[in-house]
Amino acid sequence: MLDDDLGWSLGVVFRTYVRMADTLMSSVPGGPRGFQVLTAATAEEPVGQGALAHRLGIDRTVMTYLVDELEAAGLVERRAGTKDRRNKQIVATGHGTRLLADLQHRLGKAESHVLEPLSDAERTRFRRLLRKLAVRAQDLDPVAEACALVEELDAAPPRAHP
Amino acid sequence: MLDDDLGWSLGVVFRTYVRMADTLMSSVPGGPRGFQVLTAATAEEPVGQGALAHRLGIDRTVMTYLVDELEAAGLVERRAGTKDRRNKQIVATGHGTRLLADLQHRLGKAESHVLEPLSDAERTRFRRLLRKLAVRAQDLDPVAEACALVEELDAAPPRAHP
DNA sequence: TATTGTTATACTCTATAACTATA
DNA sequence: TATAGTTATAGAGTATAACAATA
Repeated sequence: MLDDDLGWSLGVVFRTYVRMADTLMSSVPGGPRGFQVLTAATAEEPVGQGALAHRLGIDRTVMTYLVDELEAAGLVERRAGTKDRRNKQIVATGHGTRLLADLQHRLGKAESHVLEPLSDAERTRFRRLLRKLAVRAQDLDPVAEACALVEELDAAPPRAHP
Repeated sequence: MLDDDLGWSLGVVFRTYVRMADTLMSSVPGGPRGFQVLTAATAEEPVGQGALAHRLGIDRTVMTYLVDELEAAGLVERRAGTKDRRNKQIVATGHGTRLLADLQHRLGKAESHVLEPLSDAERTRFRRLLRKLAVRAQDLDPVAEACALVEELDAAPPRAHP
């Protein structure tokens, strides 16, 4: 039964959430990634473009285009760092900050919508279990794990008559 | 706190699983999508290329390239339909069937690995809750839902002094 | 004429490499 | 010389459009 497949269930729920989020964020230049940059731009400690790109897992050349768009829309500003003028820090404008608050509110609504089939008690339980998995998954190197798995199975393949 | 964000948790867990799966399936031409086609190719009811492309949500022209690769690797065959010779059905070869069984076994292992932080009872509960969400999510049109959300919020925006 | 699959072309997104400016 | 960011170019992946075969 397909419904029992973890990957399938995860995929359906995740994609539904992502598509809702994408739609909500279609007004932001650069979409979901523009949103992430905007979020980082409101942090207390402003961070340079390169470091930010690394943290979000995107190329630094892509970050240039992304910030170009956000700046053109008046959502963020580039400020040359005081210590190192090469290092450009991304900070949100008032307009950017307000838009971000609005988007976060909408995302919360989308989240509730996805969790709607569950009762309050179930939602709490689900969040707890999922967080437990996420915390561990974060520290995992999926590629390395998968390679280990392959070697382990190659040593004892699942055949009827080896 | 970031850990409380549903989207973040879902994303971390899903991406970890997907990356493990991708690595496991790197030996299949076309990667994860090649795997999906191969899976469909072992179904009792063989299905035409176009219908299959639609079901997997990929373009029919892409499907042509995908099947080309799988056929070149000797995993599937194209058979002209008996009733309509335009309709080419994709069926797995013996080699393809064996490879698929192997991959499914490995995916099961990867799945257990992701769920490792949970006890047996917790795993069961998690699967049950997730499936409940997935079943509902499947019947949802995320874009339409998001649009409805936007209109609803635009009517009563989250401002201190409206 | 309509439909299934193929081929050729164009487009989008992303990465690589060369360039400018600061250090 | 080395680093942060920018710009130009090339590459992979995907979609659009014209095509051939069958209905």
